[in-house]
Amino acid sequence: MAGSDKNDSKDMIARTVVRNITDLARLAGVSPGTVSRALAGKTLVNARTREKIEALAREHGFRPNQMASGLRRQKTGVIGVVIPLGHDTRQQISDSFFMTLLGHLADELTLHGYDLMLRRVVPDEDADWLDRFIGSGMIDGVIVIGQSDQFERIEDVAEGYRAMVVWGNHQEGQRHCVVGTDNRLGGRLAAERLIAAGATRLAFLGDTGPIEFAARFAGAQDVAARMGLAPVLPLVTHLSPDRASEEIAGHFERHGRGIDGIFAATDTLAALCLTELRACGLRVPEDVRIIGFDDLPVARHTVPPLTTVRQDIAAGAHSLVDLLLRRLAGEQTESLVMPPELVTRQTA
Amino acid sequence: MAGSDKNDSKDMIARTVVRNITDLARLAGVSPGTVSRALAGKTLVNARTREKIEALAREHGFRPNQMASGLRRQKTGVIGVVIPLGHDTRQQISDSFFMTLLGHLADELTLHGYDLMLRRVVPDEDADWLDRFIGSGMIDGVIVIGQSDQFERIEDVAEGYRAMVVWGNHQEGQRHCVVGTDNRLGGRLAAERLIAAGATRLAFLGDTGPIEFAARFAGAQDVAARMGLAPVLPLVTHLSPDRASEEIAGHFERHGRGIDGIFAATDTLAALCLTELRACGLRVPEDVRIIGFDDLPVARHTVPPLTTVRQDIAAGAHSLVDLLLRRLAGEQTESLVMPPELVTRQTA
DNA sequence: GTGAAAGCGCTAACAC
DNA sequence: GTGTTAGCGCTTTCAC
Repeated sequence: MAGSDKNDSKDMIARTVVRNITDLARLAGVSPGTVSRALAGKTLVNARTREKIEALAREHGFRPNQMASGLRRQKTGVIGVVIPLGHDTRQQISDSFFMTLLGHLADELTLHGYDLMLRRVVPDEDADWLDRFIGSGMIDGVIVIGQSDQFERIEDVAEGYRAMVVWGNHQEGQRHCVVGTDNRLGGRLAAERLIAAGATRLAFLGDTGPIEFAARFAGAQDVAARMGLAPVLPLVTHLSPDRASEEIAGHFERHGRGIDGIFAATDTLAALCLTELRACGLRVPEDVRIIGFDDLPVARHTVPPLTTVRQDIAAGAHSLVDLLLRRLAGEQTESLVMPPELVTRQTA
Repeated sequence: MAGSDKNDSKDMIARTVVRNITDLARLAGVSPGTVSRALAGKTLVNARTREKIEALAREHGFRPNQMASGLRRQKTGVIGVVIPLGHDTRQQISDSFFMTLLGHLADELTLHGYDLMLRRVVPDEDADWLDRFIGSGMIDGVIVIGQSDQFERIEDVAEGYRAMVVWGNHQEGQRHCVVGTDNRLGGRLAAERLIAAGATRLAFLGDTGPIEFAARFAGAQDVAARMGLAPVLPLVTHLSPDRASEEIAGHFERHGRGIDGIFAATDTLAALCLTELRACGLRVPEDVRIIGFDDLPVARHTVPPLTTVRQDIAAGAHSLVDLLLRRLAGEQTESLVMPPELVTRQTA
């Protein structure tokens, strides 16, 4: 319809394909700047002009290129989420905990108009993982899920880069802004509950390497010492279900009868443990008490239902995003340590 | 150290901060083009020049801006992964299935040098979800996880956009390239197993709306009809654990004794169902047989362990990425329908 | 093997 | 309220 004669005839054919703001501007008979303003929803555009431009954009399914826009505005509208995998390379991302957190993060970020770029990294193979991500120019900020064994590296980066928030454990006097549960307190709650349920010989099931887990273990140890019990026995396992099951079985063979209270580093491990315990003919909670950590959905559906220490993952995700956005806005922010909560079900 | 006198004195202070390729070029005493070539690993650079540039880049922690590079090269190195949420808005991303798939996708994409941009969308609120993502200019291709109730929209888009692969159900003659399990066959396997285990009055637990689930239901229906049994009774629930539990309880109140074989749309639902069944005092598998779908980790840890229909999620992720990359390379690709596998444990 | 120069598509001064 | 213009940081011909 709008076929005018102002255009060069060689343009006639290509005219319907709108590749950029300039094409659209030509169609609308305005300048690229105006199209940009109209599509960005700025006020400084005549209502009729805007309508016309919007109609044209819709008609041609045109959307401004985010890369170009990002380059020009020096912001991308993307937040990076990075999951460092420690020694226990595989599988961790399948862990229900990470995934639940990620789901909530996706929601929160979307709510604020940000996209989420996900990266799994293996720090052992790529010492530069964090700088690389930050320096890529693809993200406006980064959320690190779990400190793994990278506390120091994160500290280093935090010194020169403000747009970062970390899910993990809080250390006295640390530089990086962290959101997480008070793991040590959680460990105390767990041990106290095991003892209250009649246990006297405690064990900690899981990897004590990651700092979060080390804190949980330490918390349990606090209580054992205070109560005059033997030290909590660390039963080291990997985190992936396949290897963990075997390892748990091995531990029971060696220490089986010497343990009557198990604090598992995560619910996943606790659930596995429950299965192994049953296989050994041990009754829960009569012979052995067991308590998990996280309060994942699985905890409600083990048999018997799992007593556990709850972390509020949704609240954590909310806070991570909230703090990050504030930092993006230039605010100074404190770390947030959330209280864990004992959820008493039937295993302890 | 390297303080030379060739530079304008006004540059002396700012010299150490390297913001872009041009800064680095100045430091190295070469042109921006050469730096670009060196850092991109092209062959056409003198070895010594390259080393010098790389050393300088390392020293200053410089990395080329991906947005600028992407804009210029018209490719981003990012693959979009989008999860359309149907009516059952909340929670689905927390579902272990999606999350497992996502984990594998992240691995596969990383392996091929791509980043992953994750987006959850609610098609009901944003009819334009797919075009918007594709048109954003931020991604080189898109993987859609689950067709939800958006089969038609995906078909429409597939007509004009090649760089898309979808996880879901395959329909005769469809246009979009899909990877998924033969859901109907899976449904048949499930029903056959329930019947072989002694069930005669079958029910399907879950939402029959999503096309994948509808196919599973249809498969079960096929078998019921063939065997001359009453039609499979659909027990409709939401997918989120919280609501599902209640709904399941409600169904049992109404139909409790009239059902002796349950095919649950997912393992998650099956696990919930098991708990409810126990609460009702029904024995599994003596009174009621039950079978799930997916073979998620949870299936091994329910009590009794869950019989289920296995989908190979890792293989699926691998194929999704493989097919997408081929399409990116201009290849024509067929859909891939993978065979489900019955995993017999103790609930049927 | 390297430099110069022209953009990728967009936005934000700055004019008018 | 709108047009013009100068880049954002990079890659890639095209010369030499």
